[in-house]
Amino acid sequence: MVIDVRIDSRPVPELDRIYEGDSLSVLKSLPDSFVNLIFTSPPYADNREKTYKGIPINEYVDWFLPISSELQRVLKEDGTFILNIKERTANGERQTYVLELILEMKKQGWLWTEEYIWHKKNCYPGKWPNRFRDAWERCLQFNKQKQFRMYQDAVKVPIGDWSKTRLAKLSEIDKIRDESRVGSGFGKNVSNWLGRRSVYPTNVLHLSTECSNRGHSASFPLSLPTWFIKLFTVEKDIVLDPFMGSGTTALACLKQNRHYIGIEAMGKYCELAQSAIDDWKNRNNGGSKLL
Amino acid sequence: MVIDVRIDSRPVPELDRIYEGDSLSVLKSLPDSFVNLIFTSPPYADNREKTYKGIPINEYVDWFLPISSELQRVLKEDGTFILNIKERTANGERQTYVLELILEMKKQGWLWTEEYIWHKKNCYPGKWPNRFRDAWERCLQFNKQKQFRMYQDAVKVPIGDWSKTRLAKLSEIDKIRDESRVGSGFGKNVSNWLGRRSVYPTNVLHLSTECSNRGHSASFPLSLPTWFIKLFTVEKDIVLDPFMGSGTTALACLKQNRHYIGIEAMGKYCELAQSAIDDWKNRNNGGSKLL
DNA sequence: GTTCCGCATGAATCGATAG
DNA sequence: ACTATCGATTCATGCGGAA
Repeated sequence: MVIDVRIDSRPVPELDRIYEGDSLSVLKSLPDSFVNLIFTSPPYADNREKTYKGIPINEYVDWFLPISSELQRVLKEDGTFILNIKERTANGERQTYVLELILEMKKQGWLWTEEYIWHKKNCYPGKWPNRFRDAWERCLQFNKQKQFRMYQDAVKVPIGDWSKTRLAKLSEIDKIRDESRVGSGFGKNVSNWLGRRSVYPTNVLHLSTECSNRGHSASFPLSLPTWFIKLFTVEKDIVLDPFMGSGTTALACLKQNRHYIGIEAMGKYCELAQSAIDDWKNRNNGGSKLL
Repeated sequence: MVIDVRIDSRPVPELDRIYEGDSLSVLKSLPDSFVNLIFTSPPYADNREKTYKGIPINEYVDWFLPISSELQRVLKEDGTFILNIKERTANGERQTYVLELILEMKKQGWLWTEEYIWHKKNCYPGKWPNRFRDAWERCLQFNKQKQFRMYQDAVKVPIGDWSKTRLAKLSEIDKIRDESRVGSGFGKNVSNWLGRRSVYPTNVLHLSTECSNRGHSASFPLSLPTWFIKLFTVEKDIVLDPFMGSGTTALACLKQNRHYIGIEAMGKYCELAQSAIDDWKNRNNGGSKLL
């Protein structure tokens, strides 16, 4: 006989779904300790006012803390929370709300385990008299306890100088292309490196932003959540993104055979994400079966 | 007739010298507003209390603030302070003293202008169950005012390989099109790139750590201070490093024809730095003259 | 079915202008 | 004085359609 010993009475929600609504409200309906990984990129302060409601800089920390508190509750004890964020400039200075957020989240009981750097190889162009182009974002890792699950072998990379420079880029492309043909085996290039020794990566990720000319603009490339999903979960695990946006995290979960729960406030984005998900499903499982 | 209008009576010290002594004490002997650039990598916080490099973690901010206050005083109004630092892990967590330091230095009146990432391409090897190798450090830029000197052209980098193919043959549209009528308000004129050999860098620096076979281990490669020296000073300007260590900043100044002032507490390191400087001088100016 | 090549797009930021 | 909007600047990439 299996007994559910969770005191919390809130039921585990339907998986692989996007829930439309305010992030904090939806989070409060979720049960304790059932999510393996949280990956999200919340609306940045005072940004994208035309799509999301911009959070004023001086209110950002107070706005986020109730959410991070709920995230802490729903995350499993050995789970991980990855927060992709970068502070903008204002008045010629970098703003400090992210720093303050880290300090406040520690007071909530989070452990600030690591800070990964996402190096955006194709960052936004432009020239200013007092600064260069911003080519990196923070991926902050938070945990509930010192012992957490981590599957380092899942993200090993090929060794050698050639991989660091020229072929590092190709590898990402080949991985993505390989994922798109389900079970079709590895391509030529991929099998080339499989014969070689592989090493563990560092805490600096070199990924390009995607520039698809469709209507939806993903704020991060598919490979970003994919990397963390591989690193911190195994198949059938549950991944939560409380700010789903155009659904990139959900898509990464589908392709990696993980369960996802998405939350998104704007119906427009929910539909966009769902259609991207449906597209992928049709092209793969459903599509091939119909033929 | 030239009148020195500085109220401060402390004289400008002899340039191109390393001053042995406690950093705070030596700084207090320096006059106001005479340094163009401060570049330093202070001793990191550590739990080991015995070593010179061991400022206890919980005392680090209080230890540094009097120093940063003096640095603010000796820096010219349009000068820049670059602080190379990275927080250690302790007890499985990233420590927060660097974040706290930024917030406290802002209270002192510093502007936190930018955070550059030094990506260490060949970072220290190793493997741990709960984290990957740390391949980056912060280079925090602080200024006294929004207007500061910056010589961006001095650090331009070769244009990416994309230009070789992309610009090989321009279409008619490339020559004509100027404005993109998409909502982004971002236009381009590809023909602008014709003949362009170099572009401005980003705020991510890709530098390898040097593996010198001399006895001392520099905490950063020569190319790190060199990059910032080129960016924020011109020839004959004065660069200060209040934690000189093995003298890398001084060497960078010599090679770039800038004046340096170094401060170093340990006599052993002063000698090491001085001998490195003398070696270089002998190999270049002095050496060739002697022949 | 591959490879090649054109090209729209970007979590940007500053300074000027307008309200 | 202080805030909101707008134009100018600029680089590398993934994607889609052509060869």
